[in-house]
Amino acid sequence: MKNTIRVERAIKNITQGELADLIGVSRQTINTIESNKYVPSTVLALKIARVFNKAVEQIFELEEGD
Amino acid sequence: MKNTIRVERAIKNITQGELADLIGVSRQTINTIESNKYVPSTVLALKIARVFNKAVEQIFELEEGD
DNA sequence: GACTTTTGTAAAGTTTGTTTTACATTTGGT
DNA sequence: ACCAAATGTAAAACAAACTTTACAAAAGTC
Repeated sequence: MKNTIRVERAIKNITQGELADLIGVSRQTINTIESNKYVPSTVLALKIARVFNKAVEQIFELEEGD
Repeated sequence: MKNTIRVERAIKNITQGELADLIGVSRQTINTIESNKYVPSTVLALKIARVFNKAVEQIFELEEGD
């Protein structure tokens, strides 16, 4: 699965740490999700999408093999 | 977090086992998600939403405390 | 009321997500 | 070049998701 968190952060001009605070997780959680090291839970995906005022599907996209 | 999987299944008239096969997980995974015993990964949420032709937000909704 | 399908539940085990801490690297500003 | 802020990375510990197996309960069919 891929995501556009980095782009959305750039648009909103917030850091990984600020996004982490907004949704109540550690900065490393944001960093590892952004780096596609982990697939976040649906709760996190919903919160992240909400921060950016986008649908989950606009930020997280399935890939071959998912 | 709550979800409307049971309703969507009823509309599509498929069993837990059939949904599980469609998205490639065990029946118990569907059962426990439906019972709100745990929060699925974003990959699962996207796959489930896709089966029902709905947005993730139409099936999974954040609650107080999430 | 027996039979079949579907659903609920539970325990053990494996994998994966998340936190915490800490440090290295990069980037931006001056 | 220096400094500060942001990002990358990594290891250990813990929490949660997911699988497998198995059985009990419920619901639908005849």
